[in-house]
Amino acid sequence: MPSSKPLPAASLHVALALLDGELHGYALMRRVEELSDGRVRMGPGTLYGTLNRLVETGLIEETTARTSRAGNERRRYYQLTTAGRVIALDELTRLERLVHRTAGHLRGAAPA
Amino acid sequence: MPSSKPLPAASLHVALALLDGELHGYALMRRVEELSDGRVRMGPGTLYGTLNRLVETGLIEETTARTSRAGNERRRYYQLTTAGRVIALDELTRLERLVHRTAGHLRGAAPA
DNA sequence: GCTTGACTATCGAAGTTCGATATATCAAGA
DNA sequence: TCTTGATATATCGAACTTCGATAGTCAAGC
Repeated sequence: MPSSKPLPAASLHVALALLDGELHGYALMRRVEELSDGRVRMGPGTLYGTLNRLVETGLIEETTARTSRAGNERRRYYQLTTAGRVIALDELTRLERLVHRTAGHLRGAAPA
Repeated sequence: MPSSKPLPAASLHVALALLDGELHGYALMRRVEELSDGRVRMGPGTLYGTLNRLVETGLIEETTARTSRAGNERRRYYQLTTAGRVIALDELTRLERLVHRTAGHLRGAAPA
């Protein structure tokens, strides 16, 4: 059973953004913003601190196999590890349920 | 348009829990745990700090009209203010979209 | 050559969460 | 009766996370 304690907000957003595949830091910033309609904005401080933490805890890893690009590539790509994917999906499930249980308030009265 | 920056995790959970109506601190702890299938556990430190902050920022208020109970009531009840309700619903909408955009990964391949 | 946007990175301050600790009441059971 | 466990509120300091400013490199366009 996975389900330890919830990921901090920034880690959660990074993990969900990486479900679609590897991304580099800067793209991750934009992707997170996009996934949240511009509401969640991670500055570099949050982003790189979070990336380092996620690497240290084994939830993501830097992609070594750079699929392309000349050697001039400064970008660092990150992807979810197997463990990271499990946790990301677990968090997603938790969010889905939370929303499901409270979303009655978006239209209409309180649910039973 | 409301949509400022996202609420911190504990505040978000408290706000969502209060959408159903007023609750006192301890009940809030249990409700949050319940809404998250036991995954989000707020200790007293987080809970009371969060409640104070939410009162200070005007998102919740203590209910003065105690509907019942003898004078032996130690409980303090909190409810969302109008502003708090707006923000709670806004956050809920944000979460709903986030889930909607990423939930394809729960069953099946990556979405378009 | 100069500027602008993409890109990674770090630091310290500010803010948030956690866990331990404390106190008190009440109900149930030994 | 005495104890235990759940209810209930509250605070403190340490640990952790987030934020904003700052910095520097590179490529492209003007």
